[in-house]
Amino acid sequence: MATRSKDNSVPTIVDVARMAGVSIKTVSRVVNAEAGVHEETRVRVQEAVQRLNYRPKLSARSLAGARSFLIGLFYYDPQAAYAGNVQRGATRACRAAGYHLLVESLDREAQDINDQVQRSLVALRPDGVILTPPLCDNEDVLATLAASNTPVVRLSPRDDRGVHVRIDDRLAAEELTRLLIGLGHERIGFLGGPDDQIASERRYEGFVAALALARLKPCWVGQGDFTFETGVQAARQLHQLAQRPTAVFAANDYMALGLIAGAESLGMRIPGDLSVVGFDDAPAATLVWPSLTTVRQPLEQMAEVAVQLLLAPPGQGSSCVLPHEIQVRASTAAWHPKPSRS
Amino acid sequence: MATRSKDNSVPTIVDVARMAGVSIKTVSRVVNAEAGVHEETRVRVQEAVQRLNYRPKLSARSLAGARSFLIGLFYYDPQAAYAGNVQRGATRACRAAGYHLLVESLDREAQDINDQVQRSLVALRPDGVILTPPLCDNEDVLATLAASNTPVVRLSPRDDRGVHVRIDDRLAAEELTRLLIGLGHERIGFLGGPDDQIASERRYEGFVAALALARLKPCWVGQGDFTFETGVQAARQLHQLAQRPTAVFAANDYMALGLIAGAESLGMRIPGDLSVVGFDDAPAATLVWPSLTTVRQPLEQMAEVAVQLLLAPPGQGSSCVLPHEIQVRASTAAWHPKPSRS
DNA sequence: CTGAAAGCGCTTACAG
DNA sequence: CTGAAAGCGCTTACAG
Repeated sequence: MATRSKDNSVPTIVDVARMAGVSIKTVSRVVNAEAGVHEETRVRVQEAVQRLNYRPKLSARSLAGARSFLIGLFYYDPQAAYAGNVQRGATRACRAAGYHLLVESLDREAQDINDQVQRSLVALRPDGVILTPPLCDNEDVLATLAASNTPVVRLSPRDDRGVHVRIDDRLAAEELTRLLIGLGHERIGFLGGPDDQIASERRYEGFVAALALARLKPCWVGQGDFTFETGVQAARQLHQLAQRPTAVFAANDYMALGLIAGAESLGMRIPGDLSVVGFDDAPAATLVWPSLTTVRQPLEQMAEVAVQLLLAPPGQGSSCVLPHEIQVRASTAAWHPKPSRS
Repeated sequence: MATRSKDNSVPTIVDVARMAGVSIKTVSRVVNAEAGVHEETRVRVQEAVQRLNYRPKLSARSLAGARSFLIGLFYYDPQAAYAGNVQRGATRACRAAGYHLLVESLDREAQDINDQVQRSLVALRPDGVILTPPLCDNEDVLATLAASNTPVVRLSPRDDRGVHVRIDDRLAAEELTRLLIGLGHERIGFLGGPDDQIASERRYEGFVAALALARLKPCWVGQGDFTFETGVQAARQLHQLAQRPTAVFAANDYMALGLIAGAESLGMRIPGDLSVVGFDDAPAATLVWPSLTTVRQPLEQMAEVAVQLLLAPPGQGSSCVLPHEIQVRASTAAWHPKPSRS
């Protein structure tokens, strides 16, 4: 009954060509949307493709041609808060372009990270690779990728070399700080991240800039390492201060959550005694009470853009700064609310 | 200087054969660890492989042979708490076996989930697919996979058909409940998940069984949908009870976290007034105060086992129940502690 | 606008 | 234990 050549196997380009009465080369042209095919012919081929439910086999395309139709997403930690969103956006963009996403979690502790990267590159020849922080700042990996001539897009990298997608951390921090100032806070502290994370530094710059505009200065500056635990420790430090800040800007959400947990366990009320803001909008930000006021990076969209930059004709793809979103939630409140004038 | 055939391109099997002075067939045998190669020959070939840093190209292997060296990991939500761990375990096992992991996030809302699956299957021909809940319970997807003859392993599926990897939910719930009983609780409630999640049902069975052994009965049973919000709602219900439970078993972590947040916002102290336990050990379980007592599934290991079952010779791979771990943390405390007898 | 031939880099089936 | 030949399903480069 079926018009397929042999038994019930998956149809190939030959089956389509036969059904449409053309050569396989013409089928190839239609499938790849190349110009210069007579309209009638194109339609006839497309019908055959439909009827047979034909889909070109990736391994054959990739062996014969210059493209693998594979995009690699490499990172250290698939558990990181951003991983899920990035993956979802990348998958969507890949699907739209007829590509597939290859995910490689690298073992951060392993000595042979570069080897792992190289192995993937040689075996799979992805047409492009997306790198997330902090992997995107690993010089060895960057060099390996460059040596193999694989296009790379970095997400929120430390520096501005090459093609990358990011938000404006400095500006976002400025806005978030202005939010606190607008709530009436004047004694505002900052809990920074590790020295080698430029994001933390940029956020600090924005923080200080916003304060300066209001003729304010940081009333306390602590340093953590982006973990929940260092947030808890910071709460203890704050608790011992003679003059405590009324609000604290933590450079990421995990530290902000630790700060909240630590402060509450020491008897401080959030946001009554202390307003807290974070950065990243981690999933946990809405799984706690009070929920965390923070900044959301449009990670899904960033990943989509990354794929598009990778697939754009060479030279077309430049870097991209995407807009962030301030998420105002329950961990911030007004300080010394003034009566309205009316 | 280099012994490579032409220019600086990536070495192929031909280059290795030439250098080792054998046929490409012999190189193939060595690379695939087939038996029946003279020891000397094998060594010679291996040296050539090393020297050239040769790695077989996946697309060629997969076009010529019966294997694609690709394992697919399919799911709806890459943001789900388990996703990161599963991915990490699967990647590790794939790497160890010379395979690569292909990740497909399916759009849950889309009408064409099956189409998405089919597209991946036809284009990439993975040698096996891992399905996580709730995708692993989608009958359409299961049928598509079966029709294409792709081996499947399901992680924590609803029913026991086919090959799967799980923990013993019932037993874990029993142990967790015994923990509460051991702390002196006698009025213990249960907050269940959606009706169609068999995991919730199994956990309830274990809960009831443990109570029965202690001649106790559930003092309250609520129903949520596994989200934070329904946990918050449950807290309100509890708060209005004339006789409140002193401990609640929530069928997953998100509801437990909502319960904690809701209860605290209503003035109850956790664990002083109410002990709370969850299930899953979501990342957020340790990002709150009090941190959540819960059950950990060895997700990473489960995913590793899943890959191994997929790659095992047909017939070899049966299903597997892995041991869970009770994580005792700060959301549980003794009730009416009795003085020790000594 | 269309097609015949060669070839991508491997594995399969067969022969010795 | 080893190898020569054919072929997987496409794309490339070329011809008309």
